[in-house]
Amino acid sequence: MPNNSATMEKIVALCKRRGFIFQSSEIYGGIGGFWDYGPLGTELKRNVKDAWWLDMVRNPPTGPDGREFQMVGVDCSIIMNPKVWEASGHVGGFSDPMVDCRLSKSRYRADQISVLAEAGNDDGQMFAFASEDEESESRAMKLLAKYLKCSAPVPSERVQTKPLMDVPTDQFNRIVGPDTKEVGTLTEPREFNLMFETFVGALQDSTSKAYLRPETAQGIFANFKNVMDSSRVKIPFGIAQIGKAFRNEINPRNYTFRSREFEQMEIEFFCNPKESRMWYEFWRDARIAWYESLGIKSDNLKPREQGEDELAHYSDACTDIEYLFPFSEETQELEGVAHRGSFDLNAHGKAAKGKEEAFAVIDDATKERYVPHVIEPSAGADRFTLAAICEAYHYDENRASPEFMCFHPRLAPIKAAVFPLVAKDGMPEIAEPIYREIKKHYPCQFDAKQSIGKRYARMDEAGTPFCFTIDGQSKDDGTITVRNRDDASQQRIPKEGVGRFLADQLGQL
RNA sequence: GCGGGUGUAGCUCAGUGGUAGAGCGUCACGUUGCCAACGUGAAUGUCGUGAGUUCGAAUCUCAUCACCCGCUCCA
Repeated sequence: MPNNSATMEKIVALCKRRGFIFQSSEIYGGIGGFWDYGPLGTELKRNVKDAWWLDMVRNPPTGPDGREFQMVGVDCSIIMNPKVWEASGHVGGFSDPMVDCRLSKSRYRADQISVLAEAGNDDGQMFAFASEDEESESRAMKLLAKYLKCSAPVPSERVQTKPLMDVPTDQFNRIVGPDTKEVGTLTEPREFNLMFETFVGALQDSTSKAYLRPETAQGIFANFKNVMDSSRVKIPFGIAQIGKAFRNEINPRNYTFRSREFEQMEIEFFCNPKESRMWYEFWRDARIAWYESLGIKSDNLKPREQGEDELAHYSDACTDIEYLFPFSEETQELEGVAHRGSFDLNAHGKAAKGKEEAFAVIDDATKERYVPHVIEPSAGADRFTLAAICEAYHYDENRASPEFMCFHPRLAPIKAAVFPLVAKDGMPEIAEPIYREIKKHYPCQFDAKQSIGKRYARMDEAGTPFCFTIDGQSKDDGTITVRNRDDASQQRIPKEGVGRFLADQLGQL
């Protein structure tokens, strides 16, 4: 399919029509950045998470040195002690007040803007400029000189300079913005922290303020010692978690891609610093291979190693695993595999225990003492679910059912359907026991209503890989047909062979 | 956050001031012989929401919400 917004609109319509994804609170006009999964979408996303948990935690890939390693899971609370977010850097670093200019459409950090004004004049105009920018300051000086009807620079004794943050907001209507010539274009400073705030307990004051977690990772770090002490794990090992996280995005967009409430599938893998590069490359490659194993074609999947200028301050290396969604010309991040060094354990060691090395471990063999390095493959469950939907969407106008969803069998919400060709001549009686047997093991549907073509078409839109049809021949020789979703081809198999057929075709679920 | 666009049935949309519509889908009954068949019938609408103008508003005005596009942002 062409990669464009028209394709995306078709996908969105199909998801609504067939019950994959609904807008949250739709009957009340919706709410931006929040989405619900319908019956098919819920099965799909559950399959995504189950596949991840099985392949990464219960049966992880073999390590780079050919040895197996341990993976264990945790399920942490969404609301944590606010000190967690101070230690992690989420509170301090990202609450900068910003001002917008209504005229120039520019946005400035309020603490990086100063104003020039005439000394002693409490009613005159003030001229804003970027504090560290001489050009901007001289521009403001010229405007002040013009305002005072004298030549620039204005004598220093007639000028007062002060930070924008020291100007009361009710006087902002006297300020000329850094890129304008008019007064009153700057908004009052506004906080842009992306964390959702709430209050714990009945009193809503500063001491009860808490945050909905903006990532699941910190719950893992906070429990690092608990897991070490209770689980007999030895480095190298990983702790995994699937759970909701919340970011109060300024501008949610692109369907479910940037939601304010979303689910993460995160691993924090702890290893010896000397081996951390090896493990980083191992997880990067393992995670790419995982997406490919679930049917994401490699030309839509683009790993992108971040440049040094792009890396967060805590990260030694990071690869974004990106996918080419129909809503964008550029690939978008599904997962980040980050080499975080010992940043997180050091930060929590220092904040919670008073010293950076509080979470150091001792290597049994070498007696070496070190704070483990962390490799973090952090995947978005909703993002991959959306990628799986986009990847599955096919349109072929030559088919009776032009739209069909080619989900990988492991991800398909419904694995099989059982249809009597027509609802008479004993066909339903043969079909029903087959259906009852299949549904013990696989999500399966039975349908005897309406024409066979319409039933196939419905299953095509749901992405069901196989349809078993009982026809007139079934009564005579005990065979039924299997219809393949992807090419609409059919073959006959003995009706007793249905379970074996599905086991062979679907493999490990 | 800024600018532009769109909002009418489950989906796609028509409806420019005077009775709320179509196609597809859904459901029921009949029929059925492998790809959204056919016949008959049925259900489904806060016309995104709230104000205003008007004798009368899906239609005009304002506000607001949601979505799409382009910027901005994205620890």
